[in-house]
Amino acid sequence: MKINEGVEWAVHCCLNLSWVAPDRTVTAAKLAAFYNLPTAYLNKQLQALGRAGIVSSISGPRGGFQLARRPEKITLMDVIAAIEGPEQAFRCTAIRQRGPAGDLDAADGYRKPCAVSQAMRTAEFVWRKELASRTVADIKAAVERSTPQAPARVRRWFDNSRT
Amino acid sequence: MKINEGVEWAVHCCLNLSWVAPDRTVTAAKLAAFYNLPTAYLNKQLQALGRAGIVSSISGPRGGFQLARRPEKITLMDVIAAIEGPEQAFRCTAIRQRGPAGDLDAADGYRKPCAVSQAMRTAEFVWRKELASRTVADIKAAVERSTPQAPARVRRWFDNSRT
DNA sequence: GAATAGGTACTCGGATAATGCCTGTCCGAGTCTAGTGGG
DNA sequence: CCCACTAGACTCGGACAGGCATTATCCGAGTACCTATTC
Repeated sequence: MKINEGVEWAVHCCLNLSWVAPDRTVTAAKLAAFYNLPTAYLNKQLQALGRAGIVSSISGPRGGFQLARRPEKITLMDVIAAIEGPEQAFRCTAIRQRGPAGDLDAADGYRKPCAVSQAMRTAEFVWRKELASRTVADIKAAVERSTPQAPARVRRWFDNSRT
Repeated sequence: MKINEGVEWAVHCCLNLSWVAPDRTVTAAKLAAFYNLPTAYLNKQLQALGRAGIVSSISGPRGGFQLARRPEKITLMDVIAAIEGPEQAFRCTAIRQRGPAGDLDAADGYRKPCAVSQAMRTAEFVWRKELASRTVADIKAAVERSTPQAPARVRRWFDNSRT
């Protein structure tokens, strides 16, 4: 059980995009250089964010990525769903129905839900709900509170790095 | 992000062990046959449960596994921790501190916690808490409520399968 | 001098390898049982 | 008849391969910009 590290990258990229001018585009290369990340792989993650409608991309010179919505409208759950895909972490393989034990279930036509699966899904649901309640704007505000100079610094770095 | 399917197997095995006589041992082969699972691999998961103190194992003829504590004392979190290991699902790789961006953090001696990591950990914590509040006994009760004949049937099957 | 056409450089986008973890399997160590021989 | 010993079989336990998802990389499609040429 491990969350793709692309999720961490994606959230940080959303933050950085929220600090540069809203209409400015930032290339994947710049975003990667900021954290010493592999450019092409980060680009892949940004593509996923694009497909999810979190960022919009522009090709060609002066192209790059920018947030497609306001940070208040981007939840951590959105980002995770974009990177990780729609699958649940816990996948019920219905082992109840395999082997001799299955007869009991078969008699019921598999109507009864699996209590194990239910409990796991409930737990996963509270996790998702918590993540859905946190927006990029919340994280942004938290960072600005603990490190007030961060936004200006990030903005300056991305401005200066433009040759 | 995917939970090892051994977790599902382990919980079902704990349930079955809770239904046979408390002092009876059940071999990994029997538990595997009940769901048509690969015996050796299930054995591996049961070993993990053993190391975590959830089941106890006895070698040799008439050996096998049995619950090491009462079902009320075994939470789903215990089982998951036993199978998945102690690692968190979200692992902060501290990308903040890598590359040019790191200078800002370095100036602070990395004192400020990463807001992204904090949010992810909070979400994971509610997940863990939910799982820690569900015991095997709870699942057991839920199954017995929806399928009252299950316990007797399981018990009978494991008794009969003893040649 | 202005406009246009062509070339060039730059960026995203998806297709293509390499790596690591999860899944699956195997054989050895230990232990209980049962049978056998002796007292 | 009872006991001790030995051989056997059975089970867990950890060490050893295979498959798939994640990680990483590369090259092509498309676009904007710049330049040179022409009116």
